[in-house]
Amino acid sequence: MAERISDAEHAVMEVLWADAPLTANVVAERLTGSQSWTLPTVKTLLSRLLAKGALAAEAEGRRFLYRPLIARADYVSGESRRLVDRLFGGRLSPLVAHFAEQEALTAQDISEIEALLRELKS
Amino acid sequence: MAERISDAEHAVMEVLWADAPLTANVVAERLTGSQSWTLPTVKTLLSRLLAKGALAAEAEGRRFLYRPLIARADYVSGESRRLVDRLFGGRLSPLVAHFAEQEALTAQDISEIEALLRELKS
DNA sequence: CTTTGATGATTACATCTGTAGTCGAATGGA
DNA sequence: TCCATTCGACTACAGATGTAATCATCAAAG
Repeated sequence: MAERISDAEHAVMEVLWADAPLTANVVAERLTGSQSWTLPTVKTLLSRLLAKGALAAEAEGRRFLYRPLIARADYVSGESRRLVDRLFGGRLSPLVAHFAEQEALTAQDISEIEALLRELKS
Repeated sequence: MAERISDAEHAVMEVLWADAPLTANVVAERLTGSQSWTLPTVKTLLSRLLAKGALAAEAEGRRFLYRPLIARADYVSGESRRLVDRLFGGRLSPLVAHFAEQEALTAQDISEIEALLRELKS
């Protein structure tokens, strides 16, 4: 059952959501740039994700190929839900209102969201 | 300077955002229902928030009255920004799109958001 | 005055997290 | 066949977090 994924672990998941399966080495390579972790660090994160059931590993010769077991959409939903529940009474419109008040909405955002909503109603 | 506020600490902040200043006891009372922490636990959380500069305390006789030093809107902005940056490339419309795909939008949400956007453009 | 209850301060402690070193086994090249 | 390299497994460790007990002190009640 969905044990929580930490921030560092999440960075590893993103790599594997983008492309999988991958070996520990390749995951570490892909992470340089966003983070600068040593190989052992990345391996620790992979192990923890494995223990949490967020990843599966299949042996490929003497190493492992890691692949996500949980879908990015599920993770994203969980995290978004958590935030919206915690801070906005569980509803999305107050969040949008908050961004609007902070003037954190670009014209592009606005028209995209409008288009989305139009679509929803049709 | 904005040290991060943990989940448990956030629950305490919510009480003080709703009504301040309050004594430790009253904060603890108001938290029963949402959480079931003992008084010592609540006092620990208050101390940590004080240390982080998120609260101020003024002596009232032999006890303290706690009040928020950071505005709820600022906290909410920070957390929202973090989520949107981490999971949606920093833009709000993908978040709305995600909720739409999950069918997590009620008709009420939709019309409220539309109204908001209409307002923004006027 | 003395006891007792309330209060903040201090200390405790297991778990999680970020970050990494070490070790033993397997493997491939010399 | 033997050694260096490469893996994953295991161990390490400080700081954050959730949760709480204990201690010293002060005030109120008797």
